[in-house]
Amino acid sequence: MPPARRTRATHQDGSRPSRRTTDREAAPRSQRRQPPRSNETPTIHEVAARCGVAASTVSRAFSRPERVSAATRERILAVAEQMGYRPNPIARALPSGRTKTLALLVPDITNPFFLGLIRGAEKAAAASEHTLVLADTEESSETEQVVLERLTRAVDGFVLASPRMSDVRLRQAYASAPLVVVNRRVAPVPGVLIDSAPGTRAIAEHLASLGHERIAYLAGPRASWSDQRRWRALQAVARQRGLHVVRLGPLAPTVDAGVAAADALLLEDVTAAVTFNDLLAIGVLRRLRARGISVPDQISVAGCDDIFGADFCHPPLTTLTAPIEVAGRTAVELLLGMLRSGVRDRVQEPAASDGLDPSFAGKAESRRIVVLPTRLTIRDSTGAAPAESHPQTTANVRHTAPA
Amino acid sequence: MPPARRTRATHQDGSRPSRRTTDREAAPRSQRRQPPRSNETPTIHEVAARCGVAASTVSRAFSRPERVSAATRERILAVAEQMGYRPNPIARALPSGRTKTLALLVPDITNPFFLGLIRGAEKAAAASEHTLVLADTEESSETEQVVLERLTRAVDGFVLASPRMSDVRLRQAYASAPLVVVNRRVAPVPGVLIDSAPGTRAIAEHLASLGHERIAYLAGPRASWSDQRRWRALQAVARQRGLHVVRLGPLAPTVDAGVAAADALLLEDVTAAVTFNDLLAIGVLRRLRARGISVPDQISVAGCDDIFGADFCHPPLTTLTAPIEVAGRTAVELLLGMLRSGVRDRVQEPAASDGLDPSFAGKAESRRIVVLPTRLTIRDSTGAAPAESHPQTTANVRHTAPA
DNA sequence: GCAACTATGGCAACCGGTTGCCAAAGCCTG
DNA sequence: CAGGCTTTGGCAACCGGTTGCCATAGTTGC
Repeated sequence: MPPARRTRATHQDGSRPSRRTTDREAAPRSQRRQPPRSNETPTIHEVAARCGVAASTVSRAFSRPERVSAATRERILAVAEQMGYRPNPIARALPSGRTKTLALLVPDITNPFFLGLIRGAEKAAAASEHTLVLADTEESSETEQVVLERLTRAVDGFVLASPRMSDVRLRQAYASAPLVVVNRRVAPVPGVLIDSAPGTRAIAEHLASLGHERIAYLAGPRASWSDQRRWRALQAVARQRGLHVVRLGPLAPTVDAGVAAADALLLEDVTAAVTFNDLLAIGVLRRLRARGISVPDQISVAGCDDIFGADFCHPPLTTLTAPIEVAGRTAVELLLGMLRSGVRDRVQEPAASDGLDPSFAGKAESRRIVVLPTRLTIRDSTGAAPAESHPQTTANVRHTAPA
Repeated sequence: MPPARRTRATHQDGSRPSRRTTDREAAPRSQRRQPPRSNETPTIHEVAARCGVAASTVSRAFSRPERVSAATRERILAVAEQMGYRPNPIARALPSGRTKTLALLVPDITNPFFLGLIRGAEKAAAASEHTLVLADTEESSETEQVVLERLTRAVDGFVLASPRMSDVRLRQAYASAPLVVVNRRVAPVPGVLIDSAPGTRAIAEHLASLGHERIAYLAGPRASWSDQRRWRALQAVARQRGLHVVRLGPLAPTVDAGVAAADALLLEDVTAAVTFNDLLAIGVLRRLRARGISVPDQISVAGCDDIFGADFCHPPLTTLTAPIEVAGRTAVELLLGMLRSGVRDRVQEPAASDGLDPSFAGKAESRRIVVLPTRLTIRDSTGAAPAESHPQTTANVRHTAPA
């Protein structure tokens, strides 16, 4: 790509011609700067020149006003304003190492669940004057790795939403960059958990009280922490109440997968289905409708998350309402907290002459894991279990409308 | 915020003690660098030291391999790999001015329409190894302004989705940063337009052919270019076919606004409603359902955009399917094209000694505006106009189910 | 009236790469 | 074997800010 290079060259030399000196007898190191270029936004040096002060003074007028006399400061600020000076964020980031940027990695932007997360994270980031970088990792741990690497040092920290990478890798990542995780629990890594276990239990009891005894669980991605939690919670209630639960999957957490899974669901001898998330539930609903099977009369369906759309699909979906947006916000706040306190307790080697106050670590520890509750939202997709019993129902159903 | 400052100081001096020299008899300018710090990721200088070459050689081994002999290059690459060297993107961005980052500004992340846009933009950015920064401007032209300013020079260019700022401001913005716009047409600013005018005409004709003669348009935000296009298209068909159209609004493009507008809609003597977007339509649907009014038997509703959810709401929504994701992708590609060609034809003053090839301008001009078509997707929310005539219908409707 | 102290501003190193230019070394050619 | 050309690598300036340290001027105290 020689042209690109060329551009760069132009930038440094072409557009500021004759600034360079041949150095063996170099010009005195002062007054090397050129007069302001036209056009482009001015630098601190140009402002300084116009004011007859040193660049450092201009810098201080902005970042440490008390170090500059009132008169000088006023003058500098006025001139800067008038010249339209804006500090260059890149240049500022270089010495400090802080970019005021955070990255949010999601497995699939398509999924409205993550939309809520993005929204919350963006709000929180904006509120503290940070910029949010968004990356889709395509449900792949490799992509997560690549993105993480590409963005390290370009952002101050990461929020990993439902990461798919292994625990080991996650710990490694945590060792090399400030990072919080959403919906994943891995030893020292701070995170936000939407705990759907109690909610899942509530769903199961809701169904049980409606007379359902045989329930299917449509499982999500194998690597999902939430999926495991939900399945376990379901099993626990089943044991306790003498229900029969079967697990179908793992499935991709998408509408299409739900559509496809609905047929498999009908082969099972169940009267209700609980799905890993709302997308699956919506897919199931759609397919059941297409096959002429009535929800909730013939079968009940409950989702999870309460995403956009769950309340206006048909029938409106009984689901577990998750504080998704809050989770996004909380994750960012947690991350910012870590950055502020400067504590990244993942001490590797104590870094000899490093003057970090170790007492901090304990305090910051307190809120390293935030657990957010869910609540059951009952709508119209769940109802009393069909009157007649076992294989009967599904056999009927199966032959009502073959496709 | 003295602590923050302190951190920074630590970074420069504390952690690399005694590097500084008091300068009046300065140490010889060479061998000023310190031995590698532990822990942190190594810099190019550390790699160079380990290899016994100059930093510049290491730099070239990466960015201009042909400038370094094969033997040296291999050695450097090996050592760098082994030390875990990663170029610092910030440092790289400083001289070049290029950050490989693009910003996408949307008026409201909440709106699933923009979700599609985000998705497309993210894909395209990732495909060309760029990072995407996301900002919500909260439907406010001031926020747009602020964000634009904050991000200038931190990103290489902007995609402004449905910007709310005035034409004048938009041109100014275009003069100071590479920028493309979505769904807005302002003289020299390149952009992607989803042209819903023909589609809106198609909707109107669809409704006309179903016997509808009186149609309401639920308008979107005043500053929306698309809104104007749609309203004009509707009026045009109305004139042509002798239909009667009324305009309600402007309304916020949200479900809630649709819910609220439904009641106003029922006061009008119409048999069909066309809404600015699907969110409004979904809101209307919901309210009509709550009031026991049957769609499409008593009134037909058509939306616009075909967002996530439009196909599984109840009844499934007749709408204008817009290539939203394509729009996002195209916008980013357009922007990248501008950046690559280096042409920003918004010549202000010809910049005297600036060696830009002016012949480029003409060529890049060719695809400065991309127009994307929409198509009508007929689902179940539109149907034949109710049999009996004018005020009759709505009068009936209005008193069926008071709330 | 002189020493000690403070407020203010400048100098230059530094963040971590990139690149123009130069020089030394290697390679031919005649 | 001398002179010219090509490779290869180093030097140092540069991107645009930030900040430790020093110098100077001004202030205060005794």
